[in-house]
Amino acid sequence: MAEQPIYRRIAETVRDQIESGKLEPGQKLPTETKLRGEYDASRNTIRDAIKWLTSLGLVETRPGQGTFVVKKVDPFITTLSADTGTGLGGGEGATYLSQVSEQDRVASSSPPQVEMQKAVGPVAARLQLEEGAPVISRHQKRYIDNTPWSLQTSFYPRELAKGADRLLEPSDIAEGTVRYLAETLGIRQVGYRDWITVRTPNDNEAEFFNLPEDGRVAVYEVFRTAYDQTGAPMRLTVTIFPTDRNQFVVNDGQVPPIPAGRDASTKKSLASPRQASQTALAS
Amino acid sequence: MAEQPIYRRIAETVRDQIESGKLEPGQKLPTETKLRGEYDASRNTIRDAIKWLTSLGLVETRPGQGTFVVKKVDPFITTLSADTGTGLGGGEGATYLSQVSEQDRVASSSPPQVEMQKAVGPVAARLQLEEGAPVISRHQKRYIDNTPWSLQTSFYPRELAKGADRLLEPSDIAEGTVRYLAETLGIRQVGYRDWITVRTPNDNEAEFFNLPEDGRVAVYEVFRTAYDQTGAPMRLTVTIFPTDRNQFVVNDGQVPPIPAGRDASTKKSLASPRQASQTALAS
DNA sequence: GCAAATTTGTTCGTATGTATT
DNA sequence: CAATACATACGAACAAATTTG
Repeated sequence: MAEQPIYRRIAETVRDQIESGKLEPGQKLPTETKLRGEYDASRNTIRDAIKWLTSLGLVETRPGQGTFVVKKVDPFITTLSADTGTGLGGGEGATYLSQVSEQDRVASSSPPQVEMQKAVGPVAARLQLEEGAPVISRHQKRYIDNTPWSLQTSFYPRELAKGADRLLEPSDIAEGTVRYLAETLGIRQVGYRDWITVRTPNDNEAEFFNLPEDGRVAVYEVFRTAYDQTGAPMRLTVTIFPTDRNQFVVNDGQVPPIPAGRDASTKKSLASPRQASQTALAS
Repeated sequence: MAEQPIYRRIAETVRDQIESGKLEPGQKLPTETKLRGEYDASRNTIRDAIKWLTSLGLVETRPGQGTFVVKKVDPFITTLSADTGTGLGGGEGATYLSQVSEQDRVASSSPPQVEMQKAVGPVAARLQLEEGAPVISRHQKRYIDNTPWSLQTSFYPRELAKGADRLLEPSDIAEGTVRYLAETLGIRQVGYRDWITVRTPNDNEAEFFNLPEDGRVAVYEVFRTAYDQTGAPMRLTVTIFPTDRNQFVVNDGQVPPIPAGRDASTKKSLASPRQASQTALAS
């Protein structure tokens, strides 16, 4: 008992069983009572071991049912750099839909929820507006294969609605807001900057994405600030992606395409580096 | 007791104190015994409350000392897209160093640790080599302001060492490997693809970065595959960054520069969206 | 430099509540 | 409704890390 706590040793044993494949994803672990017998430990100690594995993201417990080895989901890959063909920003509008279908998946999304809000904090700073300046907010929930996948909110300075009033309509703008703004107001998007961070989800996000309440699974928060020909920010899009089902790709210069299709074996081994990758030993 | 568990209500109360600033970052919480008096709960219940806050990343406990409100570190921002001036890839070599000093910080790194390895899994797939093909691995530990900041390993097909033997030397290649390979072998890097994922750290990583053992703080794993003029992958660089101190930026098209300097107030509000950002309410 | 006091960590036991089958 | 399985809550004792005197 001097070496390592009992609960950690139990956790290690179970972990090995999971990583060796003896316990498969989705499979149910023995009940607490059974484990208690197996390891000759008290129930609380068994629970500590399971809690440890839970915090490592290896198992999840469901009240009344049992503890299960977590299934890893097939990640969706969003290309952030602009499409070399269309020049359109990655992960948005038509580009988004084509990226999804390229990966043999089905995308859907809620109709945009449009609100007038006051810009605060990061929103105001990024749009270079005064704190409290009015902005148009267009919010959408997105699903892939009927699973909640991302939450996206775009903010536009209120002024834009004067000449481009369809921004206020709670329905999709088929040709995309970028082209719409170019055609109506002559405001052309000439570039954008994506800012990627990771943080724990808030309550809304945890609920929508079905994430554990305790913040074990983090979310990406991607801020895309788009600039017009005058160099002024014309739009800020904030997208939330759970880290357990999303990955990003950035292309620069000439690069070969990514093999398409969910079952392309090449892609699979590229996209799922779940286990430690081949790096030199630290220390 | 029907409403919400006691330990959660206690956690909520403390959380409010933290978020309202009543408890400041770095400050010590009352001891378990004191809290036990304050909330009239058993020590185990108090501990459950603290455990909850820990898993949310709000506090950390130090044996023999107490529980403390976590200090948020000033994040470092890595630009992944190529530098518009030099055309060099973001976050590498000279570009990396200049990015660090632009943010008023001091970068240092260990001498490269060079090894011959066999390519397995993701490494083989990305370099388009057979499983087990020999590769040169160059590994470096990087620090910013003397804090461990990232772990980087580059893999090169073994063939490259034939004409470019300095790849095998355990010392920095001052002019950068990209230029070195171009000058010696005529292999020019014409583009790269970054693949960004997030996962729990392994033991080595947790130790090097001083992360809690339980995997609460995730790491980014960024795979950069660089391609030469023939379209073949010439290099794979895998970099590990803790998510609690790293953010990424991707630029596309014409975008204004990011305000420089660690104390630039604009940058601060851009880079630290710790609290929930202004998105429409979910549900 | 050491011993005592403080503080969190681990482990047991027990009882009761809640969710699911 | 009963049985099963996990969740919450209390109490108690000892161990380990750290600070204090």
